[in-house]
Amino acid sequence: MAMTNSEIADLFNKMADMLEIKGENPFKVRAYRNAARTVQNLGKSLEELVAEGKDLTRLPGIGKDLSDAIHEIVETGKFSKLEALKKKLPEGLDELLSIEGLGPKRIRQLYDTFHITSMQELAKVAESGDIYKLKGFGPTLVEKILKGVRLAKKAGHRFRFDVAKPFAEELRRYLAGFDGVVKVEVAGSYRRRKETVGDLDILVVAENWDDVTDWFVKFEKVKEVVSKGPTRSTVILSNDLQVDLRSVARESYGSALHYFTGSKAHNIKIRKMAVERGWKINEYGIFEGEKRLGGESEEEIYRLMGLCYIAPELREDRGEVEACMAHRLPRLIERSDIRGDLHMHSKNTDGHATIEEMAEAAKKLGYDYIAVTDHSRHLTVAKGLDEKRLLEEMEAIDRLNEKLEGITVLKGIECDILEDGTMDLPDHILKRLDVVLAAVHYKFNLSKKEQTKRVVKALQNPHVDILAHPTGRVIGHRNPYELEMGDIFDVCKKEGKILELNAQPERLDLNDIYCKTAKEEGVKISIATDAHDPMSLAFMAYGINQARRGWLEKEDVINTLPLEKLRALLDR
DNA sequence: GCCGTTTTCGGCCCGACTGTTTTCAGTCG
Repeated sequence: MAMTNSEIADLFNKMADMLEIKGENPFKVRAYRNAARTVQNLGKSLEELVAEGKDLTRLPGIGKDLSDAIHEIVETGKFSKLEALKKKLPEGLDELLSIEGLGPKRIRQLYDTFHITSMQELAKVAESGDIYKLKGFGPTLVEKILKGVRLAKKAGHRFRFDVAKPFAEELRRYLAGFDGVVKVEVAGSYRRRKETVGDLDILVVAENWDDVTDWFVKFEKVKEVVSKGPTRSTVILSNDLQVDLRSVARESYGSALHYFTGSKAHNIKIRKMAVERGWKINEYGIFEGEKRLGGESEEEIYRLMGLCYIAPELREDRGEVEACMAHRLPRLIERSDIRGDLHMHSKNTDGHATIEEMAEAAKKLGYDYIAVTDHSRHLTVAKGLDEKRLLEEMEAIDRLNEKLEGITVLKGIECDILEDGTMDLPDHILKRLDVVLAAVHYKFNLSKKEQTKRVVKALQNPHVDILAHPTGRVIGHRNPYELEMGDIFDVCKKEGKILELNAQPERLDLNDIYCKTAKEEGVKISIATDAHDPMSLAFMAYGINQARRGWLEKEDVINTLPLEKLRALLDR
């Protein structure tokens, strides 16, 4: 049975949950969680690493035992230590951990006393009042637990970055405009530009916290005020997005910002380094004993630690601290590096604007070129182009280019990869285009072997330049199709093919981890919007966010090149 | 369960808040 890295990480996290409820050594629990994180952050599948006979104990947080466990999981699909544990403690207990106010100790109490193993059983005992027999369970806690059970369905729901963004920006303006507010910043995963955010963490420096928090809870989109305290207030917005507002002292602003930006793993890394020096870092500052060394700005914290400033997008403990110490931190790509957009559609298929309108809009963004890449015939729902219509479009683009000034339209196609890996349009026409994207749009559920073979074959076609939205995932809606990414990187490297980072906020495909792997493997990226109207050309910003999280620099991305160099690159 | 320029044992990030207690355990971020 094939196991993906995510599934293996899930098993380790589940193991950690169960061990925690069992009351095991908390550091053992942490070891499993660390291992889960390592596995999740890996750019290559463990299945492949095992097949290649790689020494897994070289991976951070993986020792002899966990290496053996990974081998077992990959080879048999089973994790015997977890199976054994499930015999002692029923499965389902770990689910209860998702309820706010319930941790391992209380779950254990509930299980030992009432044999509770599910949300329903928990609700029953709570409603009957029997739950009060347990030490430490009072009315407020029980109310919270009941609420948690009701919310459990929604638990774990994360908001796409683009969905959270307007709320974050509006709140930032709303608070910044209030008298007495000195500084406002949205921290957390939002600041790290993660593709989804769980909630918004907003920090304020203000002279009059009480007034600020009064103003905060009056924000028009607040649906519910969860708490309102002397340092922190929490509200739920109309779309169920939770927002925490925290009061920060001016001298602690940097350390608080660093702390609340995270990630947790990055923070732990930095704190450990501080401990090695006999220092301590917390959200109030950086200290040597009682003596305060600093904390007013993030730059100061990094400087005191002997590090350069690390951009929030990199703070995931994926090697950024080590890279910084080796002076090999990337100079991350910026929106202003982008010279063109190589994936978009026109009215001729499923777009909503003419090619000329798209070109004019791109010109306003400061681009030198775009590629119009309408769909090919197989995608009938999108009115995909057959050979004849594509030739017409190509001629129309030639005529348009004679008229346009300051921008060039490249002739392209987003050509379907058929089930057998051949292209939806014949070579003789693909050959005449400036840029050919290959894309999977159906048969998502082939086996990993078949799907990989299909895509590899498409990439071996000499006329194909770029693999569009390489994994096919749609955030919160559709999982990536089964693909051995190691093979995809290999063929791209060998054939000089390019992987797209599709900037649609619900795609962001490649993801950050694969972007980083691509860079390490020497595979180039095209950041492209897949825009279907002029407005959507602005999605480039989301692509840039993801690219930065994937450590990409200007040199790694082909659409930072001037037109002539891009043409030379594509004209193999 | 991992890790090691103090390396095979003994550490492992840090503090606040909450609800419950009467000095603190558990949970959370």
